[in-house]
Amino acid sequence: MRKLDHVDRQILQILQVDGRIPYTEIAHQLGVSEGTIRSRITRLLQDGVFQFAIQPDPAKLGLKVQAIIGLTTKLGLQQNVAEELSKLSAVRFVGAFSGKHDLIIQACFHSNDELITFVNERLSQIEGIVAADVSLELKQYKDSFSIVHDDEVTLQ
Amino acid sequence: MRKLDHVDRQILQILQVDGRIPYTEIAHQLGVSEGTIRSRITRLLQDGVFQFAIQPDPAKLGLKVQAIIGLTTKLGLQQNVAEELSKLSAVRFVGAFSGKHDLIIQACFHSNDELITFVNERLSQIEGIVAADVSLELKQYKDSFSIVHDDEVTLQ
DNA sequence: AAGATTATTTCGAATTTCGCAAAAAATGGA
DNA sequence: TCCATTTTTTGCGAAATTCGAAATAATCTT
Repeated sequence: MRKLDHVDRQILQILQVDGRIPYTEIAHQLGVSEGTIRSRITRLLQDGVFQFAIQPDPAKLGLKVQAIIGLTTKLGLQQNVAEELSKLSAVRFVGAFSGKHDLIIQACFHSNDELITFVNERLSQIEGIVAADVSLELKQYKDSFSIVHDDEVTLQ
Repeated sequence: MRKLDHVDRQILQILQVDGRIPYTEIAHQLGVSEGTIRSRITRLLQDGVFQFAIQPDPAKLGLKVQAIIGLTTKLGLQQNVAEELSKLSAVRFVGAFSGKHDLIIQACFHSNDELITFVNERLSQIEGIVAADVSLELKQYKDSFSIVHDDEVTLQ
């Protein structure tokens, strides 16, 4: 039962802005030694609190078509469907939900054609999908992992 | 009109796995010099193809409740609503969509209580929201920015 | 093919990261 | 409160990485 303290959160906030800022620079900003930053980050990584990543711009990669698709699945096959979908590289997000749809996924495509093909050929091949409700993204306003707040929290 | 070539894509693929891997290591893996990796990355950053970031685990930060909320907005107020929602730190994703809902958002909360409060107090205060259709996330199967494929693409 | 432009390599210097031991701080009984 | 134990931080020198800039190579244009 370890807690994230203020220093941990500050480190995460700084890294959210630039995931490759030197530890020495973080240390300077927070007024502690580089070693402290290093050991904190090592621990946060070990605890799985975060990972170093990159955030690509899908449009710049040619993935100009994004969609959120709500799926209805056959009872008992939901997990299978979710796992199959997770394997697809076009699919960026897969979750099981309460509400109108059993599964909701988010996926990126090069074109509308590719989206249609995905729905007609890929989804139809997965056993257990009863219905797919496609919402086409017209404009993106926000898409961020910047979810580190300042309140303290206990790790499970 | 610049293209992402195979080297660019390989760099992105490597960085997707570990956003803090040394340039020398990438260079070694790809069989080019460190300087090339450096200049490629500098250009990719300048072109906005990607950013260095971290991917926090919401649950580890105490954000155990996630939801996708489909919103119906009053005609003409959609953009305003989207911008207001984007300001909220609990909100991670905001997009305008074709389909059943005008806007779809994704948000993280510490508790169900916080979610309810968000819907009842935060959303109701934003002018132009006609209806909110909340789907509570029961299980997350995939959530990734790993969307770099291998095909070449022209930058706009 | 020559010249101009752009990209890559090379390499020494500056900076950062790493490993580790000592110091300091925090924790926990008695 | 005092002392023992554990955890965290600090302070280095060594190793590795990044940076800047010039030299080389590749590409493009005419």
